[in-house]
Amino acid sequence: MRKSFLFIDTITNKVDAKGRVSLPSDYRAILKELSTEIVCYRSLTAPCIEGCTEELLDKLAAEMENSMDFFSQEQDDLTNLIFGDAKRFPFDSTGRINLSEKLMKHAGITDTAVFVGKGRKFQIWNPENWAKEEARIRAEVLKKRPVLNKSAEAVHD
Amino acid sequence: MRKSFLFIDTITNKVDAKGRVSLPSDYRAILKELSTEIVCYRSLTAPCIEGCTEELLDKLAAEMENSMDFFSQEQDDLTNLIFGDAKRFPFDSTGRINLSEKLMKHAGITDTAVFVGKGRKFQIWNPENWAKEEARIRAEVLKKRPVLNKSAEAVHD
DNA sequence: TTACAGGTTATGGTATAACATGGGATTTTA
DNA sequence: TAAAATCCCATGTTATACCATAACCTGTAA
Repeated sequence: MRKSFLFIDTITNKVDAKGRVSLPSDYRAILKELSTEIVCYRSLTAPCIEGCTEELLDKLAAEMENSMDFFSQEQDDLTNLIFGDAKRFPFDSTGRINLSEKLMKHAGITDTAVFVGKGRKFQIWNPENWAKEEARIRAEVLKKRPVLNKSAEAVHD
Repeated sequence: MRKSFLFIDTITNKVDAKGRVSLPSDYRAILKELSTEIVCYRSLTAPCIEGCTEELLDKLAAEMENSMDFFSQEQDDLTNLIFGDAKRFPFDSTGRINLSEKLMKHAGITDTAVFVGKGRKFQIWNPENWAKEEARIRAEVLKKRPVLNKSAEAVHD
């Protein structure tokens, strides 16, 4: 039986001249029994790197394989985009991975990386970009709050 | 021992005068326990070579015989085209395969080959053609993003 | 609260192994 | 018998594994 796991918390680590970063120890602890590597790719929607287990990608591959849509153009495009961009990043006994040039450039990361937990996935950001993004998200939530309160009142009436 | 069998990442390798190319080591690692050869054929829809394990073709054949009318006549023909075109390419101890003239010509490959992971399959492209294709796909997929299926969104959110 | 000790994690540097690639020898095929 | 495919060895380059030290965090006791 597979135990569930979550990437949570936000951790800032340094990136050295070779592009090495320590994966947060909490993240490693989660993977310890599963593997010693994670999969990373460029986010489609944000200037950041996304990471997940290979298991998650494999699930996607299995679904596509079984969809009988062997010759669909749309599926073809999608698989190219996802699997072509993803790459395995093994980490050694000290827990570091080697970020590629492509990923660092996409996220604007030079000497510092911020790891942000997202449940089954996590993201890696440039510190300034993450600060802005977090502020944006918080503002977004606040804007919607009055609406949420209204529905709450409806419940209490 | 690896549990999943995913071709991922994009790797560029040189093709020497004899038509030899190194299969990316990650791709070889996947096959290590299964075999020392890969199956390649001309893509039906794009100017590139497609590669996969013989196992995948076998699965396709099994699906055809078990669900006679699941595939349309057209897809049936397409599948037969693939079987007719496919050929086994063994790789030696250094991990190289010998691309055939037919395949190289179809993909416009001369001295450089780009391997693009597609999950259970991969593609081999001429570098310039792949650059164009990747740009096209990114634009296309972003346009259709709201329509993407659930599993894809689970990976790319 | 402060200071300290012990264990864990992060980071810098270096030795080692793996890989891609070129060249040539040997075998197979037409 | 020539041409082509396969195999084997050598080498430069790059990425990986390993070790050492520094920073950090946690708990305990003054």
